[in-house]
Amino acid sequence: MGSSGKIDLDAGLCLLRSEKIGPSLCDLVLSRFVSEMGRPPCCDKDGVKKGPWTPEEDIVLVSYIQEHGPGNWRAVPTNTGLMRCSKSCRLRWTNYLRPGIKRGNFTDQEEKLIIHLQALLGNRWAAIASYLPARTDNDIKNYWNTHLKKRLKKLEGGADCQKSSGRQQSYRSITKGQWERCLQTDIHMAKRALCEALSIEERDGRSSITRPSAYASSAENISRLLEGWGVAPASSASSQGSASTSRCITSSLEPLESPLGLSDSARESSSEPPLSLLESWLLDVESVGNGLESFLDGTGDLFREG
DNA sequence: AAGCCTGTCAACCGCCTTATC
DNA sequence: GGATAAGGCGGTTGACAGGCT
Repeated sequence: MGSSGKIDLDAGLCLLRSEKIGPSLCDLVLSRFVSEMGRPPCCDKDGVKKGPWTPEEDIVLVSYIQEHGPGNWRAVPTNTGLMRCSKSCRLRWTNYLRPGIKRGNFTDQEEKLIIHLQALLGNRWAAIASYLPARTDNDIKNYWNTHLKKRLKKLEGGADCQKSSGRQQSYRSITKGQWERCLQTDIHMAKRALCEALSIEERDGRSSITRPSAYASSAENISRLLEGWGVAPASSASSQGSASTSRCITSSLEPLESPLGLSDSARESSSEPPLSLLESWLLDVESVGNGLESFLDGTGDLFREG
């Protein structure tokens, strides 16, 4: 769904706003759409709606998740009356509706991270996305396929044309032995960084596995989404009510504790976010050897040109 | 102005992994 | 241990918008 979809969603929200929806938003909205949408779908091919999500469907899904939390996707179409398969609901939530998603242009820092991580991890977009908590794997994949891959190709082409160009040459000439040493260094650095991150969390009195506050903050974001339609912000009861599912919510809302040790809000609130060891490692061109350093420098130059 | 081309991105598909019985 | 269901992931597609000729 493009920008028109966003406008439609806004229009839908305005419409709902004008109807002065009371505190029991979920009941009202769900009952309305369930009654309109007929029998609950299964995941059979027949009767399952495909294509772009409508604002109404988004509202139903967000309302449902606000109340029940994400997870148990199989039950979502049944309980909401959405004529969508469970996968579609999950995808819509994780890629678009989930709170905390940052949309729009990627920053230079993000670009470098993606390039660096792609070089290290390959096309493991979910893993890469875990280092950029505000971005979805789909977004990163799309960005890679539409922007970065092209630029890197261009870079390769440039390297072919200019065989004497030292930087690309050095990347290409990296030997297997050098690469393995780099890799070992990377693994070592990653381990250290992970230990550092874990020790920081312990000092903060937080578990690295469960974060009860995760859904609370997410619920706040959802309530922000719902804000203005006369809905009370996600109540503490709602947050508490979801406590039993906090583990599941934690894992699906914030797939991984950011290994960078920075929350989005922390990143956004500080104009000059401090780099953790791991983040430094990811951005530190030294750590991956001169070859990649040159490579990244080259791409950086390219980006500046582009 | 109209048609074509290209870029972008949301969504789907199919496969794989994990969990449960 | 095998079967089945559910969730997760990566590749791909298709619709749409904007630019170009």
